[in-house]
Amino acid sequence: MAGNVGTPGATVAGRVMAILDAFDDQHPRLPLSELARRAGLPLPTAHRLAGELVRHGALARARGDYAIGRRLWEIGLLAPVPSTLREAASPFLNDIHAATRATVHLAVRDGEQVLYLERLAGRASVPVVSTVGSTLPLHATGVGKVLLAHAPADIRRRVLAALTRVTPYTVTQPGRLRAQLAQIRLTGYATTVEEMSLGACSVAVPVRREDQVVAAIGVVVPTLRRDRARLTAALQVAAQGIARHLGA
Amino acid sequence: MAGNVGTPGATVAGRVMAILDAFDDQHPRLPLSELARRAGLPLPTAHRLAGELVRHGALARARGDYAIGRRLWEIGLLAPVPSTLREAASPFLNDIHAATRATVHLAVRDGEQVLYLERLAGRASVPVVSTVGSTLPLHATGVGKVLLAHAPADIRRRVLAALTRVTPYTVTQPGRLRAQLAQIRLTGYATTVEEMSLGACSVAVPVRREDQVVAAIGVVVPTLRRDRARLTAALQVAAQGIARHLGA
DNA sequence: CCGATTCTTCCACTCAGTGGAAGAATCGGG
DNA sequence: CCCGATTCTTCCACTGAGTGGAAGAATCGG
Repeated sequence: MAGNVGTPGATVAGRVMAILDAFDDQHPRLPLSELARRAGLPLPTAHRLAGELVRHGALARARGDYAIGRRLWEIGLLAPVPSTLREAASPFLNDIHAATRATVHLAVRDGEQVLYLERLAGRASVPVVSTVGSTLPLHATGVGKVLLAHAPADIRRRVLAALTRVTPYTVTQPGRLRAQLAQIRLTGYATTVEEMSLGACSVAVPVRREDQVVAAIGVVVPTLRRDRARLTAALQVAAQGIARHLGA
Repeated sequence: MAGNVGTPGATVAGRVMAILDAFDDQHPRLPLSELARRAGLPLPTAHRLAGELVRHGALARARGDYAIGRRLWEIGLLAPVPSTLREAASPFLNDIHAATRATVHLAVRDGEQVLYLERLAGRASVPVVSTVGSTLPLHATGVGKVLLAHAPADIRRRVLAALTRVTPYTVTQPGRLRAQLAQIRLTGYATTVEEMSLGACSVAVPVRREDQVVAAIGVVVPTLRRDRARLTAALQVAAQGIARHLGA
């Protein structure tokens, strides 16, 4: 189409996605120059495509800065996997949250990472780094360990071959983590102790559906010393409730 | 670019948005023919563009059906207005939910409709039709009345000129609603009694920031007879907490 | 006020994109 | 199992939607 394409073979759809990909948690708002730079597009191209996305509501522009628009927020909510799981889980996560006042998570495995679908923030000052839509390592989080324990063997093999340290307490010896995963499959719950953040411990359990682990739920607390059994029991009841809702 | 464009002047970005717009709550999954039909595109065009969106993760395809992909879910979460409000409000909405076990809403005005940003589902069997991301009429919902009471005069004028009946109890006389809106500005809260759904009543209050009403929060209950004052007080405390969080 | 930076518009040129047609694949009823 | 109906995939001649450097307008901040 164009007489002077800087990147032959690039498509308009690809450029549109490059624009949308320019935004992230650290950059929710971008001026035009920065948007073009991050999208890898010449200024006039970014200007024209962003303008069209604004007209469709996919982007919004206020005081010179572009941001993701309401229309994309609405479209994103239509993604079936996050919305089905969140809808089924929400009442149970609220119950756990009401009972514990702790941060509560709903997560799924995404390749070799854990993806957070829902997070109810705790009031206690426990450091929690997860945000909805973000991913964290499988081996260093409670929900992640549950999902890893029930992952296909090739996924476990790859994760166990590349264990990175997050805190001094992160388990990075493959043998030790493998033993933990076997234990998780046996007992039905996972724990972490300051492995993802200092000062934060967690318990998590699987949500099963037809012999598959489709998600994990967990809580993050300052210490597991007193409440581990109680938290585990509450999470297991909630997980069963979620599974029933999913079966409907 | 193309030799035989069916819709001269149409852009690729526009076609991409037409594909994304083809999905809605009733149609979260679509086979290719249906996607093309709903997007108003010829089959090969829809096939090619959808395939490219799948490669970018914006769409997903499973067993022949397309759906909104995880990448768009993540991008949608970056929309600042919904995420800022939801993040600020979440602890307070959780508190209200824990205390009342009722459906709790966070909403903003979107033109002449109320847009639901967050909904914590109640356990009581009270009929609630809102879903996150959806819009409902301003005049028939608690949060809607609050937002309408504090809307610009031209918005109020337009809404009051077109009041549709949702249940037999919906207020459709402009004079009567105008009086209610004045009362809401005076007392600081709105109520509905079976105006949106039979069997559902609601209370709602504004969330203010710098003399502006930026959102409304509310609860939906089976009856207001006993708890109206208590619910209103709890909502007002929560609204003030949210406003403080927004100011940070 | 002025230099720096960002944003907007222009437009010659062309190749990314077009969709009808045809055939492959799938589905479901008999 | 067969066959008609329907959906999906691929092809490709043709062209106009899209391109980005350049230039000028607008904005910003010292």
